[in-house]
Amino acid sequence: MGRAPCCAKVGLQKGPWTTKEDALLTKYVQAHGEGKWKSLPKKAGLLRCGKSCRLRWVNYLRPDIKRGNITPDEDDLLIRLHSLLGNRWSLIAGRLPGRTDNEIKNYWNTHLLKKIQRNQQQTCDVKIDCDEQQQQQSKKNNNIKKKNNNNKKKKSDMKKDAKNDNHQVEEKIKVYSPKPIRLKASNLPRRDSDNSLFTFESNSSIGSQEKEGTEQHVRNRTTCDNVVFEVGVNGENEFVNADMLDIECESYFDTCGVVDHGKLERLYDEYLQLLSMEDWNYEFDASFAQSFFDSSSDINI
DNA sequence: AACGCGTCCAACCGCCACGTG
DNA sequence: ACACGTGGCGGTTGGACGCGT
Repeated sequence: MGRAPCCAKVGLQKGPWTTKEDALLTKYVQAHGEGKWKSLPKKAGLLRCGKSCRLRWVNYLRPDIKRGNITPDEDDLLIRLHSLLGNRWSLIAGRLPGRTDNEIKNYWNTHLLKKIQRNQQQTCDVKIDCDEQQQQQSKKNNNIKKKNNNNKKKKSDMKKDAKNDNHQVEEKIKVYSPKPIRLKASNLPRRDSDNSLFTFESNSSIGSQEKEGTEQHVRNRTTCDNVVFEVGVNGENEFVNADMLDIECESYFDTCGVVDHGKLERLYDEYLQLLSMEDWNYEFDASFAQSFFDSSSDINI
């Protein structure tokens, strides 16, 4: 027994959409708005699955979709966002105004993946050359050392060296790699089409807030269950939900809800290391972390 | 012109999270 | 607490298209 289909498929149209179907769908959505996809086909006079209608609208018919090739700027941003977010195409698409998750996903799979693989191959080739040179040099050095320090080195010193080596391994940069998680769209800030600041409704926020109508402009805000960073990007600020950064929010608070500044400082250091990685040239306002500390010290629980 | 092959991308599929009763 | 319906997401597919032979 297979899984029940999402909708009755008998008699439903499949495959490419016709201009007539597009017109019907567009007309209906413009008149009644998005949503209720299940009942939409019937009401709009379409012989399509609701899912199919939604997909067609979201990926093709929506008026705010940007047509044309991905620009070099978008290309660059896409690579950086992917390095931070992984295959969370909807999140990435939310940062690229007018682009859909499907488009981003396709572009990544057909263009950028190959580009990156090529670059990695080149880097790998260069690295292999370097490694060979280093090995040769290392052999030379070892031979010289052997001659100079023949049997001079004590066992205790060797143990000490080994310990130092281990310590160096321990001190390797630790970077949070993205893991696939599902996020509530309503919790995430989304860049408006006019590139204005993000706003979004905050749930159960604790601390000082300034309400402006039904929306709240979130700034330097920290709560137990919803941590939001203000991040400066390309001269403007945007808000990054801690979930997006895979930060376990709760772990930065002790059982009494008091901020653990030691952990926060480590987080800050790790984040700066991530940002200072060679291939990360994002213009980044480091003050966000400081503002995070400032605001977190104001928390009253 | 015909064919084979590779690439691209719109559309589909199945899974999962969330809301609701 | 549970079942069910719905929307949203990411992975995959397959047809259209371009290019080389």
